[in-house]
Amino acid sequence: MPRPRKFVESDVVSSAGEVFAAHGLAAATLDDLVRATGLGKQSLYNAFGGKRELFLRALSEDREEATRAVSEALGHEDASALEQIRGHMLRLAIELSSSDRRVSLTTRALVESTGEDDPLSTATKAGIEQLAEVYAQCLEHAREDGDLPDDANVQSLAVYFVAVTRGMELLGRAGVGRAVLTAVALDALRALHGQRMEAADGSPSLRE
Amino acid sequence: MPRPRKFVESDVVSSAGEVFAAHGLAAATLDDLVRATGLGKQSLYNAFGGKRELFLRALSEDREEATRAVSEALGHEDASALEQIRGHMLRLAIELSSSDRRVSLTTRALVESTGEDDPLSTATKAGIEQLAEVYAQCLEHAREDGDLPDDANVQSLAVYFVAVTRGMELLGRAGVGRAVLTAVALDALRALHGQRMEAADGSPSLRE
DNA sequence: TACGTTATTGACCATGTGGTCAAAAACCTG
DNA sequence: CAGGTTTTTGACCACATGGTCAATAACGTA
Repeated sequence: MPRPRKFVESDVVSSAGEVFAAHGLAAATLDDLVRATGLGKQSLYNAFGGKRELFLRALSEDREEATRAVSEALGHEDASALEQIRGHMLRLAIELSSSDRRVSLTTRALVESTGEDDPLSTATKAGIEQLAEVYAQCLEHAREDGDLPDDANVQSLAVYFVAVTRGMELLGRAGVGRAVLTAVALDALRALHGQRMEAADGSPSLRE
Repeated sequence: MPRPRKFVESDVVSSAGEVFAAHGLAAATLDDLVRATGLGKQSLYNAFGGKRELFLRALSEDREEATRAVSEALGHEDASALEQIRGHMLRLAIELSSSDRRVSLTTRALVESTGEDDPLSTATKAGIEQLAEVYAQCLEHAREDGDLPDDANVQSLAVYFVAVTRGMELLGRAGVGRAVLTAVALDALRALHGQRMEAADGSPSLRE
């Protein structure tokens, strides 16, 4: 018997995500969100709870989507794991050198989070771990294929790839062009080929 | 004959930089700056012109300082260029995994800039190029030393290092610990070696 | 010591913000 | 068609913000 909603929640979150990606959490005004999503302030409010909550939702969706995308890009069976990661990086280089002003919500959350216990921070941390896990799986396959040294530290390499891709994102935003970014991606991939150096102290693991 | 200023401009810029590094441009309130710098709003205003201008000043100083620091770290004559870059990266890993909530002003400017022609954006671009140039010089030395393949693309490798360090910065902020970040730094360095060189030495300056 | 110049101070302001409220509208069921 | 429930709407608000103003203080000079 209640009046049904006129909107689809995921659409709203997605539109909001666009706004946040373009402006950031703080700089995105509630009015921007209202305009982008099409529904009124109050509707937004009682459906999500506020700007921050909405951002968290968008962040969560963005993270899922990103993970899925990478996972998919690395999951094809028609090429070796190593080739896939290579293709993935090269594609990313092109994508990130495009001129739109988007910044991934994860990066935004990271930068705009106010403290270690900020929900933004914890969500981001989780996202990074999740992403690293995807890379790790692919790298593990590569190792099993013999394309990586047996003693390669798949975990740290996975985190390394997260770092590199974040850095490339920033560089892309700074206006570094497609050619350079592609070269950077290729440089980054060369880290896979060498012999494993001695491990740093302790056994690196993402959670600490 | 005019009344002299009671403050030193560079001190003010430096204090302001602290605030900006901790909160960002948008989130740093004028009041924060007043509190941190010690002088009044109006003094701030007619000495610098406004929050944005002050940020630009701080950004510029930060960039200079960062470039100088890296340049210095890479400029010692008592070790090979390759060893220096290695030490630099390892030190950076430790520094960036510290728990303070600082984010380099360059990254902040990058993320908070609103458009391609935003002063923030252009200043940042310049800063990145400058930093890359420092890396490039060091890498060139390494190449001359025979520690890098003759056909190594020093320019793109330099940009690669900028990307990696930015990524490490973000990861550090995300709470990735010292051990993992150090491992990432070592992974990153392997891009230099390709499959030819393995390091024979231990890892210097792991703790400092 | 008085003057001119500039720095400083603290009150002040317009504006845009995230968030709230109460009334009206829309829907499903009975 | 009526009742109950929830959404929608648009006006409203308290407040913090960046920025400004006019008065005052401090200094070097003549």
